[in-house]
Amino acid sequence: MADISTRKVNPLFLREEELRQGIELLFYAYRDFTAEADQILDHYKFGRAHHRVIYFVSRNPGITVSDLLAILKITKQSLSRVLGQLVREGFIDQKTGTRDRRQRLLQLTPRGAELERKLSENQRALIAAAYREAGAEAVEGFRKVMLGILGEEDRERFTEDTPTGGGLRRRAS
Amino acid sequence: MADISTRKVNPLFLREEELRQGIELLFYAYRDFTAEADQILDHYKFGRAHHRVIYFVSRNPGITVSDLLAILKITKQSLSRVLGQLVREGFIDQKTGTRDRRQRLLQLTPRGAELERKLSENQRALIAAAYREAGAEAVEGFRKVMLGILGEEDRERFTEDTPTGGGLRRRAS
DNA sequence: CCGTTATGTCAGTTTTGTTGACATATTAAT
DNA sequence: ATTAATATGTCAACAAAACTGACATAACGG
Repeated sequence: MADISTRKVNPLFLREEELRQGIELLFYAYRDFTAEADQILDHYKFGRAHHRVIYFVSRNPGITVSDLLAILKITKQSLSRVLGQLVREGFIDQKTGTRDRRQRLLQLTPRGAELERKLSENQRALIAAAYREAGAEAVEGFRKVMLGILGEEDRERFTEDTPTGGGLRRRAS
Repeated sequence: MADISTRKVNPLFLREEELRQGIELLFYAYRDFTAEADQILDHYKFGRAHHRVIYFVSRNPGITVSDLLAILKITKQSLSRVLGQLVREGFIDQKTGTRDRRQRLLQLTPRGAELERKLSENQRALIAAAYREAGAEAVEGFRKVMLGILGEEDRERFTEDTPTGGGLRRRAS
C-alpha cells in the first residue's frame, strides 16, 4: 500500500516526513503558546481551565452555560468547579436570562475583563509577531490549513464575522 | 466601548479580531487534532502522555531520558510514570548506552512501533487531508506562521532534515 | 577519591478531567 | 393543570497527568 515508489508516480502523495513535521509543529506551537499565559495564571492560583472559561466568556458575553459546555467539550461538573471559583472570586457575573429564566447568562466583571486582557495580551503579541514575520500571504495559508484540521462543526465560527457564540447551532441533543 | 462603528474608524479593530481568530484556531485545531488518537489510546488504557512518549521515541530512536525530558518539558517523575508503564508492558525498550553507561537509550519494541503507526496514521491522514485541500502554497504559509509561534530553541528542529533528536543541543544546565 | 551527572524512586499534592445520582427551577406540551 | 423535558447545579468518588521535595544508585571525569 504505502510503497515508496508512489512518491514518484503520484504528485498528491504527501511525504511522510512532511506530515510528521505538521504533527510536531502543532505540538510545539501549542506547548509554547499556552506556556505564555500559565505564569500569569499561577499568580492568581488559576489554571488553564480558568483561562479558557474567561476567554470564551469574554468572546461571547451573555453566553449560556450549555453553550459554553459545547465549546469546551467537557462535563458540566468540570466546568462547574472552575466557573464556581471565578464567580465566587468576582471575575464572572451570572445573570438570569430574561427570555428563559432557567439560563444563567455569563459575562466578565470589570475585574474579569482586566485579567482577560492581561492574559490574551501575551498571546496576541505572540501571534502578531508570527503573523508579521510570516507575511499576509502566509497567514492566509495558515488559516486555510488550520481550518482543515479542526472539525467541520467549528469551521463556521471562522467564516462568519460574528464571534464564537453568535452562530451557535443547537447540538443534536 | 466595543462599538461596531469602531471597525470603520479604527484600523486596529480588524487586527484585533484577526489575532483572536489565530488564538482560537490554535485552540480548536489542537483539541480536534488530539481527539483523534485518544480513542485508540483508551483501548490500551493509555493517555495522551503515553502517546507523546511513544511518538518522540519513534522519531528519535536511541534518545536519552534527559533529551526526552527536554522535548516534553515535564518533570522526570511525570515521565517516569508513563515511561515505566510503557517499558513494563513491552512497548519501549531501554538499553544501557555504550559511550556512557549511565544513559538508558530508548527505542520502540516491534509492539511499540505497531502502536505508534496506528496512532499517527490518523493524525497524518488528518494533516494530509488539510494540506491537500489547502494547497502547497498554503502549507508553506502554515509552516511559516507555526515556526514563528513556537520557541526559538525548537525552531531548528524543522529547518534541518535530521529528525527531532538529531540536533539536540545541550540545555543551559 | 570526589564532585557531578543520568536516572530512578518514594511520598504527597494539585489541576482537570471523568461517571453516576440526584435536586431545583422553569419552560413547553398534552 | 398536570406532566415531561430542559437548564443548571451539586454531592461523591475516581483517574490521569502534571507538580514539589527528598533521597538513592550508578557511572563519569577530573
